[in-house]
Amino acid sequence: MKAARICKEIGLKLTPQRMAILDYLEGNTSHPSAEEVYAAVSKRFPAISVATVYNTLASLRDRGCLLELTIDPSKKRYDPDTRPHHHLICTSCKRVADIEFKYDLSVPEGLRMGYEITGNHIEFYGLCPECKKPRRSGARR
Amino acid sequence: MKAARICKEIGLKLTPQRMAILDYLEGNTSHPSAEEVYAAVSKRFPAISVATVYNTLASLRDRGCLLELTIDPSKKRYDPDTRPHHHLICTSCKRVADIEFKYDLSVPEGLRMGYEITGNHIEFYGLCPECKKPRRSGARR
DNA sequence: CTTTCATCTTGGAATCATTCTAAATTGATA
DNA sequence: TATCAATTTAGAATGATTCCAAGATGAAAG
Repeated sequence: MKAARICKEIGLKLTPQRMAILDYLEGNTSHPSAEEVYAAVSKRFPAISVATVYNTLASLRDRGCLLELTIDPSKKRYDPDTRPHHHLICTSCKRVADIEFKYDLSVPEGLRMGYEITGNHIEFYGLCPECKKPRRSGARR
Repeated sequence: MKAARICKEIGLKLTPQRMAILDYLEGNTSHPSAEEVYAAVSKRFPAISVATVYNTLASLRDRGCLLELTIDPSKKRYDPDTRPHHHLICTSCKRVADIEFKYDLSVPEGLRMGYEITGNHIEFYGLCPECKKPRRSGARR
């Protein structure tokens, strides 16, 4: 879906900053952090401020157009693919991959402790191809 | 298991501060944050510093005696129950409950992207009994 | 094509959780 | 009882994120 249309449909003003952020996000499977979105968008749009990036990401998240992942302990990661799916994080370099597979995650009535369950998400932990190789660590933080 | 024995077995010095922290953690199912551990332990041990709480939690986590949960977006939460299990968080008040149930979470070979998978954890989202009731919000942050 | 105004953007300050530091203290072993 | 690595501590430092107040600007209305 085009950036312009997304904004219009969810009632957001179409500003050049948002266009740039949405363009960067569209189809992006790197699960970037806010800082990474800022770094990437700054190249095309040098005047943009970090606050705008945070604001826009929050607006998109609030309207269900962007997933905010908590899988990385040190920062939030974003995923423009809002279809239900799961994630796999490399515990060494923090690279995140999508796991598009259906699991039966129903919780037996007796274990719900009175909660109403509204969603779920699986975090898989592992080592990416790069980090599996000894020496040459790909750790990025 | 008694605090004293835990320390000895994992090669940690037995200090009064650690005793207090381990005592508070033992059997605790509230999934406290570091700040909450500090607040609770401070009552019994007023002189303890936050740094010690963070240090001790990290030591226990590193030795596999404590799980560090990333399910709460704003802070890390800790769980002294290290048996594999999952969690359910109330998206309103952030209360966390344990879900002790086995799920088949095997990832089809073709979807592993070359990663070696070492673990998993399911985050369930929902509303706790308190927050389901209208009005009187139990939000704690 | 102007006016209008709620929505946006912005730089910088502020906040929050967490980590780091360097010095003083102290379990635990010899 | 001496010794020393492991600990504790207060406070500074860091990193991510949020807040703020003021100026700018899409877009609906006329």
